[in-house]
Amino acid sequence: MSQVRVRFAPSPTGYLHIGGLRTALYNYLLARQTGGTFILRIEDTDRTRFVADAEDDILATLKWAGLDVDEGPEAGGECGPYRQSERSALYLRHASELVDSGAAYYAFDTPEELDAMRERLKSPQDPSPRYDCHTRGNMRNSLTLSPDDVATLLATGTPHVVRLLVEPGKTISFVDAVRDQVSFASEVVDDQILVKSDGMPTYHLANVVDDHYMSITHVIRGEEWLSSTPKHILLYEALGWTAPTMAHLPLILSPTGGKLSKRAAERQGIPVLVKQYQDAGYEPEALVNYLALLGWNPGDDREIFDLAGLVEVFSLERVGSAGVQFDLEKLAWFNGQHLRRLPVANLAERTATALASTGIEVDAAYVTEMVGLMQERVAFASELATTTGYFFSDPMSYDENGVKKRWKDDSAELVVAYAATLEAGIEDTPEAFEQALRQLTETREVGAGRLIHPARLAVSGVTMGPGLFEMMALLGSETCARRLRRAAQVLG
RNA sequence: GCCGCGUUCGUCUAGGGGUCUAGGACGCCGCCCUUUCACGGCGGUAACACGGGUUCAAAUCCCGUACGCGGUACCA
Repeated sequence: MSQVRVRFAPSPTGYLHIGGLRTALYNYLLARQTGGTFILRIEDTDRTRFVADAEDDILATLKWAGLDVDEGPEAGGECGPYRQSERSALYLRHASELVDSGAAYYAFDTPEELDAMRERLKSPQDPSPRYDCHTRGNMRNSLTLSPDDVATLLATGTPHVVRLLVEPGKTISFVDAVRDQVSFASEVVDDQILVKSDGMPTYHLANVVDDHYMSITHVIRGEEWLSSTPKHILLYEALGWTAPTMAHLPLILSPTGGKLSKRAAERQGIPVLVKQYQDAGYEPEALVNYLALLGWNPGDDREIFDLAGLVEVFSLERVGSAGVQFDLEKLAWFNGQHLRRLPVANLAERTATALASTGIEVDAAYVTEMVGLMQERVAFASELATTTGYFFSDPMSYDENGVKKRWKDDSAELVVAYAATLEAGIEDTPEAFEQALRQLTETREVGAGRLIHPARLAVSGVTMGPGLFEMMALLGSETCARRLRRAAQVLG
């Protein structure tokens, strides 16, 4: 089985966040590049944190981003089921196998007893004592209890967990595809709980078992898992399986370098859920492109990629190992870049829908023309509908700073004269509007800018927008003349 | 505290002993185009965390320190 098989394995404890999407993306890229398989596995072993619609959000978000899943709860596949809650029997079978072989043991300590142990052993040198080779001898488990006692406890249904037996004196090392060799002393690895007292496996057991049965070749996940990888390695060894290649991605940090927690991010105005980016009108291509470059680079100066382009050049070797700060401004730039590459029809349709929802009914062809003029001037598609009111109704006010800067003593008179020219009859083409304006300013022996700026202000109410003459041609001479006269009246 | 992983312009990064007076991108500033908006083009700003070592030569290798992040749960 040399086929690459990778998985994205989120737990449905909340909506998909950008870190998760990036992890999914890197997995996807490796799969597509190698002709391998991209698997989605739902790790829902924690019933206390389960969020009902999280799985739907994950599925929908992956689709939105264009990451097609080959095998998963929705896509199906030969290694299913793809929800861990539906695979309990498998985990339990291997848990007892581990106990039988001596690689794991039963522990009967109650949460209170655990707390008491930690409280008792706590010291400045060791603020958080672990359940490990140093402490297990004083606890209630199948290592310290007699076989008869253990059998009785088990038979009477006493709550218990299964723990991994970690022997001291060993060095556990593995080669990480992005960090090279990483080693841990087994003394600092605790006797990880494998099966909880509710009978559910923990992440560690379920993950290893599933990765094995799903023939996963590369585990690509966030760096937060690096420290638990020795436990996983131990499990693979105890189960007699070969561990897949590990690749731990650098974490995405907030713009100030701290962790990108939901709360911290909100304080800094950084959305962390992909859904929020969707709602804010980011292009999926832009988010994907930006996330791909966050911790990875192609090795040359190229930055703009679509999914297919990323698939071609991606490589695990070029993934960095230092945490990366999230930068909304650069994302915005990517958004503008991708926006410009979109077909006008696509944007026009979306803009028409957005306009309609605000009660502005307009001709599709007109919107298409407008979008054509605006497409390369905005960074977000939403601006096409929110900053273009003057295409649909006369401006109600005039930008204050613009007036201060551009509206001179002779502006009103010039603007009225221009209006008169338009009223005399003019072809609705940019060239005609431009010619008329230049002729007028030449006659008056003033610079064209003397009229261009006031005219823009009069026609749109703002100083920003498409080329003046293109805009006027689309608006039509009648509308323009009316607006010019009105501005002259209002601004004097 | 302990363990792990990191550390090149403000940010994302290239670079992996000499080609580094450290390259690209975002942002910012200026200029050009346009006597208009923007796109675009051009230019500028700005970095090898610190200290030791190895070497003829270190951003690059080694050690230490500092700092950051992660882990240290019957969460994932």
